Amino acid sequence: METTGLFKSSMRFFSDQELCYADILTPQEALARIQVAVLNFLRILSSSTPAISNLPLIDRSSNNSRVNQGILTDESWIFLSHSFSTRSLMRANAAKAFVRVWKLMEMCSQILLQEKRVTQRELFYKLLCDSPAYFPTQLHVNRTIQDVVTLLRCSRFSLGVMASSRGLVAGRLLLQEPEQETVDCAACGSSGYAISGDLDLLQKLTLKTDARYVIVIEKHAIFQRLVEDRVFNHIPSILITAKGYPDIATRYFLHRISKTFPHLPIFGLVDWNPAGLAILCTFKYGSIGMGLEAYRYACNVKWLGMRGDDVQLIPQESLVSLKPRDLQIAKSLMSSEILQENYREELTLMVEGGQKAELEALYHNGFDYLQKYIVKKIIQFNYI
DNA sequence: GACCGACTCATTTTGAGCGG
DNA sequence: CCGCTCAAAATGAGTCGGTC
Repeated sequence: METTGLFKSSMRFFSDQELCYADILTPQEALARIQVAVLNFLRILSSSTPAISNLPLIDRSSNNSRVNQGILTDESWIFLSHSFSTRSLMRANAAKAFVRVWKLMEMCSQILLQEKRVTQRELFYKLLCDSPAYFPTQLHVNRTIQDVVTLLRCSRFSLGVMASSRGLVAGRLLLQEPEQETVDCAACGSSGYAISGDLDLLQKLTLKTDARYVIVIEKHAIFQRLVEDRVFNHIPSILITAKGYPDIATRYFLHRISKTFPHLPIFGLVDWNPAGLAILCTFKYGSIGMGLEAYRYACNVKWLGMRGDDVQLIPQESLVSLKPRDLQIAKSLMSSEILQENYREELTLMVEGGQKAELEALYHNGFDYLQKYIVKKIIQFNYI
């Protein structure tokens, strides 16, 4: 039907026509889209040849993913093109997914009518109680939400669904919610300031900073260490952690910072293992699974550490050999065409050495070593 | 038999709760 | 107090079964 093979073999730069995206809507607009979907469905009643129509969704598999490589900038991101996959009531296999989409839309319309917001977790419990046969696990709910997002072409947040966020921020940043007191992220203790899952609220925040860098940290423990040491007083910076793979809210927040202060470089501090690089890439390029929402939040993160050169800084015994799972992630990263060349080289180095290391290994040189390490790397422009 | 989609399972991070 | 399990947010690979 579509010449995806041809498309793939000759990479093109994106244009707006190819890019599928999710709109940010008001509750009323989102409701209207659901109603349009229902009306389309009900057209079978007046049809002379009644048949239940399929739901056209944007394909979220890797086949339909495209990589944008900026011509003028060095930014890249992943986005989805217009290939369709369908949820049909006619095929036995897909019937449940078809019903799930409608059940979820019903739930969403109720939420939107009341102008409320729920977390994915709440939605799961509600749906589990209403129709356990269709939503046995949280995963079913999450997938169906993404289905509805691609069907209605609106963001998850527009549907009234929040993600409970795990992200934290600290450092030289002043946040002000409308009609609220200003929050100073340098003064909120070692735990930092929790990034809200309410994207609407994040969008309304007024941001002020005198920082010169943004540092994204993979692990909470490292984040705490740096905040406790008041690193942002020595290095004027904003510290952000997502505690592992970043959720949407944290990515959105980072994206807002990078758009508000485009001159600030963003540095990533991750473990020296394939999963660390994967986390960095999720910040940098977005992910396919999040489909239409992912590209919106990509930002140009530079890889500060740990990298191959840093292995000599840590004791030999803190190196651990790569497990099969690590090699699997490495292979997957390698096969991605988006991975830039110097990242590829680092990854090759990691696989050939067969060993990985955690950021905590730098503590062996003293607890304040991590700070010196970061300063040294930044002033030497030692990042890629 | 090939291919595609749905589902299951594995892995990362952290924190909470429970029992020995 | 330590380890275990579960929960929550992610991502990806493998398998099974139906359709062409």
